[in-house]
Amino acid sequence: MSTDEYTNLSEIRQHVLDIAKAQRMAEFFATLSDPNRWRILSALATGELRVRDLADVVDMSESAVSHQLRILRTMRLVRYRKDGRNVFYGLKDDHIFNLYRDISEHLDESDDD
Amino acid sequence: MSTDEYTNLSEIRQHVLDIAKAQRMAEFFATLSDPNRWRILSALATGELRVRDLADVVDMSESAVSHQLRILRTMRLVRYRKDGRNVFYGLKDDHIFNLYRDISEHLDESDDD
DNA sequence: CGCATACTTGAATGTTTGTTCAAATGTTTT
DNA sequence: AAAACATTTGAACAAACATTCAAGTATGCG
Repeated sequence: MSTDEYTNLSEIRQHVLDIAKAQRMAEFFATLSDPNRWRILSALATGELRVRDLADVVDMSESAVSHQLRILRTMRLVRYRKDGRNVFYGLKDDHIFNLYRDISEHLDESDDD
Repeated sequence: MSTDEYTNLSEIRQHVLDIAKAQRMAEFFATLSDPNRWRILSALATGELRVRDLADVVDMSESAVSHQLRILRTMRLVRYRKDGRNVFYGLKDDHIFNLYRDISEHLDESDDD
């Protein structure tokens, strides 16, 4: 038997994430797949910041930051609050930093083995 | 005062993830930012599979799967074992599926609010 | 009102990324 | 040894993405 399967594939197929769900997972992770977005999030972890100061602190242009904030907004990772001509952004919840801690450990593990 | 900062920026700057660390985090998340890679991982969660069967089960070409496995390999999410002309892949650890559960919940939350 | 400030938006651009296709490597079977 | 099979690899191509730049909206100040 050469072309035959080694496993019962039809059973496994049922456990494979369906396209829609896989897509949603991928989109979420894509949101966190940019270094500058991590820097933005880590800045906001210290508290609310207006766009201008945020840009200053992460060393990006205001426009670039604004574009990135839109992405973080649609993925509901940040909230915002208008105050006069300023807009203050903050983290929506701490979820992300538990995540950060977990992954951080995983990345450190990778050194051995 | 109009151009002035609302917050003590120099203090915040110290809490911003440095480029290298932000980069490593981003790279890890980028690994999980593709729907097909999630489907591959979910298939492997049921047990070892050779490339051919994996490709069958996730409905991709063998070549495409092989390319993606390389990425998962460099991020140490999968392990492999050669057996004759077959190569069996499996998950390196369950880490990813705790992650999966967490995010899955976060995505469901997003419906309200 | 008119100008400066804060932020957002859209088009343009260069880069990254995933798939396909063809070819290369390695293994087993006849 | 030849043919079939399993996997990997590299180049080519299209799609997705992040930044820049310029223009647009909106709020506050003189």
